[in-house]
Amino acid sequence: MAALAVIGHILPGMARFGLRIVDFSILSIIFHNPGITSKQLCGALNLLPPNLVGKIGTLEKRGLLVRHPHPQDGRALGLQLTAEGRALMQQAELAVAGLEAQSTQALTTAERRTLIRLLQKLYLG
Amino acid sequence: MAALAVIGHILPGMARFGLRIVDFSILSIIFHNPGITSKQLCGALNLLPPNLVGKIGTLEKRGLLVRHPHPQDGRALGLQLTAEGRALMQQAELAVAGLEAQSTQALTTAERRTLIRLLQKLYLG
DNA sequence: TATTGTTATACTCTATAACTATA
DNA sequence: TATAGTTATAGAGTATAACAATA
Repeated sequence: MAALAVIGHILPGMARFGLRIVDFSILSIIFHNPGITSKQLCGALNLLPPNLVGKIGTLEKRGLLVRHPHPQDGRALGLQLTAEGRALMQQAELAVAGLEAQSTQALTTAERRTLIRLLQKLYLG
Repeated sequence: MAALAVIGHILPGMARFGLRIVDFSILSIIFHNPGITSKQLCGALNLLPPNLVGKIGTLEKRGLLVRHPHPQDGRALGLQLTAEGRALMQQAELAVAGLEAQSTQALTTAERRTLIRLLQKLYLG
């Protein structure tokens, strides 16, 4: 329920950028890992390759990213943001940071740190 | 990611009872609130009425619950578990408690309490 | 032979409109 | 008129199989 509450705050905020949360995640990972392949993206976001193709295609048509041949592996395609994509993500990441702060304003800074630490302990085993 | 990790543990455990998590939630709420209406269930689980109908129907066909006319409101139907449904839920709730303990075994008892408190603070505002 | 990316497709989940019967 | 439950259906998300190009 807590996760849904936070997502419920972030989702409409991302809609202002024409992005769903998964789109933001895709662009954010490419933003910080230029040249990453679709395979690596699927691993990072737990997406299946067939379900990533359409999303990448849509973002490419919007002019936010480009696919170009991978220098080492002819099968793969390296993904990079366009200047427009980078500009959008700079704004979007600021917006997400603000929305996260807003979603967790019921917690003190110390509580927020504790929560993140405990959640990490949970999913890291 | 933490929520997905916990769900990932509970989901296969519930599959042994032939239940998805939403089915468990439906049966659990009826178990502890006999006579509850579909409308109230939708509110509790954030489901839309058309999407509850089929689930209730399937559980009814399995002999786990029954629908009978509501004593005060002729439009509504009161939901109750059958003896078989109650027996299943007693086992399933024990299993879930065990799976939750297993999912959170990386945390101490105090940390588990703290986590729950902080998550409640988050979604209660 | 194995892997990356892709297409086609099926299945599930979620959402909206419209109907019935009761209030 | 409004509401509880239902039906039909559309859309999004998620899954598997199979193929072309490359390793």
